[in-house]
Amino acid sequence: MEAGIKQKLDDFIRRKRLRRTVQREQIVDVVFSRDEHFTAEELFERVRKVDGETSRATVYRTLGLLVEADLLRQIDLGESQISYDPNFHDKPSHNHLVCIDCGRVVEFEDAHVDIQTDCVTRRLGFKTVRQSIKIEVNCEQLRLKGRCPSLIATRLTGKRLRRKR
Amino acid sequence: MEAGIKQKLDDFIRRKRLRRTVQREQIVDVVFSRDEHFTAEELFERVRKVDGETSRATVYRTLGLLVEADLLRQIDLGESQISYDPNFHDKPSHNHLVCIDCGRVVEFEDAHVDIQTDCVTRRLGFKTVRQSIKIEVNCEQLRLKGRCPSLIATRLTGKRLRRKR
DNA sequence: CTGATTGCAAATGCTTTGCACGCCA
DNA sequence: TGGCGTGCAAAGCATTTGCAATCAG
Repeated sequence: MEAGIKQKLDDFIRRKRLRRTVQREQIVDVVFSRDEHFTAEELFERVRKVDGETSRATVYRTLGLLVEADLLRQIDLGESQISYDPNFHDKPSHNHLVCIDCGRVVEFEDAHVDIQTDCVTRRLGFKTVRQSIKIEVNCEQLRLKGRCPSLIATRLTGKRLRRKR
Repeated sequence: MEAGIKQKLDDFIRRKRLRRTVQREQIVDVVFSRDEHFTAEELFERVRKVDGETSRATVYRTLGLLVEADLLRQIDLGESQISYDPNFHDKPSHNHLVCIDCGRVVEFEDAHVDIQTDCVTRRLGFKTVRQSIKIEVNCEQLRLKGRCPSLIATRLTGKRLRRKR
């Protein structure tokens, strides 16, 4: 786990007078062992592989704490389950691009966009706290080659969409 | 109801060979009688005032159809319930600004932002289908005057947030 | 010690669905 | 008349919560 994250977590634990438990340590380790988005259920399964005891409830509760500590951010990818993104510590203002064809999620940062949206916000008399941009896209790969490399893998996960689009 | 919406709806009904029922007509009327966002439950209550018979299930099913017809769009305001936005026909590319203090939602359109995000999308090898920007903000009114006019009204609705932030 | 944390199971809340009946085309 | 649409109640599903036992500090 990156040093900055550990630092921020320590501060949070001290400030809120939280206790260090094996479950929490393990969950945090798993969360920051990769930079991919995940759902509570996916995290639960990954944690279970490390420790067959930890409960779903503890996973949910710890997720809540990490969001509160601003180490994790909830993102809306249009599915019925909430997704969590562990990359906001490294890239505080990144956004997401979701491929409608294959479900792939790409992160991007762009200062111009940030400046532009902040400009709009101030013009309307508000102060930006946080912004989230989701761009739904079509895969050029699919259009040009007739198939998208991520397509099959995604289909197999068979996630239920919250909505038909 | 605006003529363009009626037209689009008629096309959709014909194309999908749907039937016109009193329930659907009433729901559609209520949906487009205002330009405010609403949840399924709020819509159900408004419909019930017109016709005490229509069921929750029919409201949900009709909402699905209207989304499919692209007459309504689901938006994520950070609450546990999905919100529906009836203004995408008039303003196809508008976005939302949500006040953290009072919960007020302001819509905005900005061509510069659209151009900028589309630029990013193409640079990454994708084609924009749809984008949604949510900017969470603080109310300048609250900061300057110590209170925000919408605050009390919002508090009273007491909506549960999907997440603590 | 003492209160924070955990696991379990039950509860919650929004949304979807199976089914029998009714109604539009 | 055929089968789409409806209402009802039950089911689904992700998430939250009450509670008694356990554990960290």
